[in-house]
Amino acid sequence: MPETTTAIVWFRQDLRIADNPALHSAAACGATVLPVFIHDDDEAGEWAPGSASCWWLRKSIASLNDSLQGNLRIFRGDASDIIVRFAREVGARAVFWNRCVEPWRVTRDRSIKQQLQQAGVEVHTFNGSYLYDPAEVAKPDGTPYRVFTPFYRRGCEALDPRTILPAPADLRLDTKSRPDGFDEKPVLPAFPWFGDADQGWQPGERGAHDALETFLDSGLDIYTVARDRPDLNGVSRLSPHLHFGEISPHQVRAAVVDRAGGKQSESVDKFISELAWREFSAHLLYHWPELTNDNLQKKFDRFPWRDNEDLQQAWQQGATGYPIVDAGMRQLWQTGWMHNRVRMIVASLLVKNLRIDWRHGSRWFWDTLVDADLANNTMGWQWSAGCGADAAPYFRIFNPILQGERFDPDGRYVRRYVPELADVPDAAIHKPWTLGASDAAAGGFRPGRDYPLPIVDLKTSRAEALAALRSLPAR
DNA sequence: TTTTGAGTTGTTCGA
DNA sequence: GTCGAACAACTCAAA
Repeated sequence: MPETTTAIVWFRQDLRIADNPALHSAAACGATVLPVFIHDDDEAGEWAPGSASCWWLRKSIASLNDSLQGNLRIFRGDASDIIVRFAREVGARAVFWNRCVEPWRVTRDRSIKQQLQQAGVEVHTFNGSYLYDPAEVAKPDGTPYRVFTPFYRRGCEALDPRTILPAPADLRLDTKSRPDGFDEKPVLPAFPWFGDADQGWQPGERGAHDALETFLDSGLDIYTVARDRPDLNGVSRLSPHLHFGEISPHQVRAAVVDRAGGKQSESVDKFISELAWREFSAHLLYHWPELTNDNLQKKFDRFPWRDNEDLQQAWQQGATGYPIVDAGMRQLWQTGWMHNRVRMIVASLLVKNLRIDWRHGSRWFWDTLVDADLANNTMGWQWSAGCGADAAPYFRIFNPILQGERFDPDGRYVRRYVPELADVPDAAIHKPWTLGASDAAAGGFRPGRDYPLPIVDLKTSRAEALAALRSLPAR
């Protein structure tokens, strides 16, 4: 391209400078780079980002704008309209972006690409968010995988991940083009429900790399065991950073492998397979875009879900009477995040014991998680409900008492988020309703008054769930 | 081509 | 206390 050409780089879920294929290629072709972000919520329909995501996004955008010396053009509105109009106004030669997997974006981006090309503008798109392109991994017969292990072993490990790209050294930014007539208002969270500072979150590329370093230093070695312990710092907490693309999975994997120094390590293998689960989710959503709302296994269309507002609300508010569940739901509400082990426990209670439709659960998580990711969230809920790909055996129903005792043995996690149980002795921390009158009187704690009694009986609800699952037709 | 065995995260029951 | 069996049906890959 000649000296004077301008290339638009459209940032979406790749809010980073380093290892960003779209940005890298735009810079490499010698064009002046015009970075753009569009708040395009209106096009997302029912999957517009929730409050927690908006909170994170605003901070991440600010961080990216800093990295671009304040040159990020931030618009609000219909992306199809804005990108095409903007490209024409600034006389852009090309538009670069990294692809996403949300169905509404896939459809929309395809149409934008067409419009741009018709207007004589080049379009260059890249896989920036996944180790492997979700569209490219396939079984030998060309069809997509539905089981994780072969997807991972055959589909992914057979491919080479691309090389990591440095931040463009010679990035020439367009500092002038600021056309009128565009809405530049940022999107504010509909409901700003948690404090900024106290959760230790640091949205943005810098924060992502800090989180990775912290994990490499103090979490990786013990990952195999500690990853299941919500009372310990055993997980990376990289999920929101990965979702918004503040760091790429390539960077994360390379750093982890590098830290292991070539040594065989169970923890490293385990962690990388977790990254592969993220890949699997994207693969599934890409190939089955209806998955956000429809059961992958059609026989579940006839599952006898129950509608019960009161039970659903008790679950949302962390008032089920099962301490590990309530701690998780309150952690979610207070911090915008929940430990993975606890996500499975709360999901199991909702879909199996309360027998409430998984879509109510995925919807709540969508609105409250800072790492809300359409692919991961959908896959996780379908997996928990047993209606998804490579589903859990139908009889795998978590017992929140056993899970609590196994993974939060001292009740430290429970006490942190359910403070009214602070003085309950360890032996009863996961089943406070068993406290007798004398035990309870000792701490002044009374089950049913200071903390809810269980809203559902585990034994009978489990039996009912098993019966309901058995009643489903074979296909 | 057909058959066989394994598949992220569990619980309960009875010996 | 521990231990093994049972709790489906389907997908995928290897034999």
